[in-house]
Amino acid sequence: MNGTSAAAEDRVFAALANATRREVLRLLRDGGPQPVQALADHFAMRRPSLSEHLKVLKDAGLVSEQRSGRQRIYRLEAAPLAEVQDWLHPYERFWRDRMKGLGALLDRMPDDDRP
Amino acid sequence: MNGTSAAAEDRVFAALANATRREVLRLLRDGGPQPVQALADHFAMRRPSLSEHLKVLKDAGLVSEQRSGRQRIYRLEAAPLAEVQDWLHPYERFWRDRMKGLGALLDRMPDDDRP
DNA sequence: TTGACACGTAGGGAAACGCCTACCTATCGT
DNA sequence: ACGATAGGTAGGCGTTTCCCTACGTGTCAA
Repeated sequence: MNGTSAAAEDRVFAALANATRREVLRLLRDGGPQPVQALADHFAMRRPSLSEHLKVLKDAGLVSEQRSGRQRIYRLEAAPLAEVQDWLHPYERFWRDRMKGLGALLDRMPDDDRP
Repeated sequence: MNGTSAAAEDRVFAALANATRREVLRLLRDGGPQPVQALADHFAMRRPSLSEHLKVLKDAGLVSEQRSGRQRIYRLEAAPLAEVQDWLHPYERFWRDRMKGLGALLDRMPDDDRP
């Protein structure tokens, strides 16, 4: 039923846990598909390290690579981010309700009796 | 302007990177505020380990604790998740547009000329 | 007050992470 | 064919993560 395996979900969240990788996603979002060196120019880090980050992002499905001559063009793949948004949805009422002042009530309702 | 410091954003994403911690959030969301032992019952893990996970979640602002006698009641705090949703927003068009078949066009447009 | 209970903290160890310096392959230009 | 360029891979190394087993602290009940 659910298109996201637990392992895939884990890879996505783990990929997003690193600030460099989030910045790579932003660069691809704002700058469009780019080769590795163009991305690496934005970081105080050697290129091989960035390559490893790109591998993590690729394994999470967050970027794809397309070979063009001797360069690899990396492109943002946002589908896994849509699944992160889906993951967030059940929590949404918790920050909306709290805004309306119902939060405390709704929080305490399911907490009836437990052994 | 931005209420989220980079360090705070990092703590939130890092906290979400672990499956146990995500499950804790789900338990608090579906079961309401709970003491530590009630949460620990759901995991194949010693209670002190779960305490450490709760500390990570608390440092990220994702849960709060309230003392009640000798137990600590943990409660979901969803505000940081709202900021994750805000973080996702600029990516949203990338999965929406792709659905409509415009993705490839929009991807390539910003990628004009770079040295 | 004495024990039991709920929980956090300390400290340790295996594994993963994130960076580095070589080094290798593949492609382009001359 | 040759050097230069783009980028992945290997291996090392310090740090962090995540689990564990003690142990310490505060609270309740008898």
